[in-house]
Amino acid sequence: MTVAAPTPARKPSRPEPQPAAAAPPAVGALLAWYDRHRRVLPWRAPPGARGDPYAVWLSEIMLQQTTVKAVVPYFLRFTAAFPTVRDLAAADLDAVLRLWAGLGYYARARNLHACARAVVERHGGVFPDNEAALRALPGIGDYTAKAVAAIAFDAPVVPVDGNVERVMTRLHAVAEALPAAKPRVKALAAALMPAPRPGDVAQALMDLGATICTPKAPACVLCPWAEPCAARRRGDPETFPRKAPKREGTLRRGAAFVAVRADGAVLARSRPPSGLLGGMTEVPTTDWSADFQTRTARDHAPMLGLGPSDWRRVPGVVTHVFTHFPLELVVLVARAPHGAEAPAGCRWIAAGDIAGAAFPNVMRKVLAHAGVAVGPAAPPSRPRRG
DNA sequence: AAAGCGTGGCT
DNA sequence: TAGCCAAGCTT
Repeated sequence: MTVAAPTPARKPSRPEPQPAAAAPPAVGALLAWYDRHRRVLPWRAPPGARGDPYAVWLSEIMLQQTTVKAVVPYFLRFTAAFPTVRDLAAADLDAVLRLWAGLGYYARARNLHACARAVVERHGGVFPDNEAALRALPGIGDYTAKAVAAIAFDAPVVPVDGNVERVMTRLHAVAEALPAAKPRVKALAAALMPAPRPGDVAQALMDLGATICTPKAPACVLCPWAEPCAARRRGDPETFPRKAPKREGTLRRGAAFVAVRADGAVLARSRPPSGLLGGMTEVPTTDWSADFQTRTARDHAPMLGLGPSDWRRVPGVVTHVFTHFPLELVVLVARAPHGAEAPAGCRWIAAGDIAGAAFPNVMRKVLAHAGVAVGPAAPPSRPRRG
């Protein structure tokens, strides 16, 4: 069965995608599969119903570049704390950041907050029902606008995320590499419409990509689209999508200063409102650079009425890998006396408030390395009794 | 328009 | 294990 089936001859003279050339893959088969195998998710409406726009939007923002498993507990905490978009809009940004801490890509949390306020101010607290108006909101790009429009309002659009890219590039054996192939893939996806139940088509594509058409070892025997799939016919579905190579970042180093007051409070400050970890809380650190010299670290320590020799270097380093560079931090610890005053731009965070503060995970690693008790950013839901 | 932007899970 | 990779957006 491993006939090296040639793909349909490519015509160099016509670089055009082939939208409706072949009979469109049977959306009916996809929906039938979805009706039997759809995942049950906290933000998902029961069969036959539309998703609640607020829940759909919140989940879509959280799910950007983030796994379902990681999102679920955050989603439950957010909806408990902010049952409606008006509640979220009325909250302080810092309260939102504290709840988001640990989930990553913190610009999402800032935009989430701004978006909630925009929905209240521009739309009276009701999410707009069309892609264009959604697209104009903070943090909502092409994908999310289409996803909310389709899932919450049954708009006849097909959101293209990583799952859909994988499904469509395999279905059509798209030879071109991403991201250059994005326009072609979007056109192929758009050609699925018009079809019944656009919201379910969108969710079905994502479920298919997440559970059957997986990056490695796709379960083609279980796939409702095995028949029309060009990549499966070729015998190498796992080689799609093709991807352009990405370059890796260079290692940066720095030092972090953990000052612990006699009552257990820790010295902290807020990062600038935008950029890396924007708006999140951190302990004082040096700049992070490729040529950082550990020997000079103490020169950057906050004074607090202490001398350089009061800072003790904790053996070892804290390592953390961001999307675009790896980071290595040495940690220095000092004990500050009871009345010690926070330097300008810094503040003390009481021992009991550390777990709930807006410390990103890299800072939690630093605190833990320094011997400060700090829970995970996202405490897993309590273990079930029994 | 290419680069910046987190984190955890999986193989 | 050490890469990949996950329901992308912004500038």
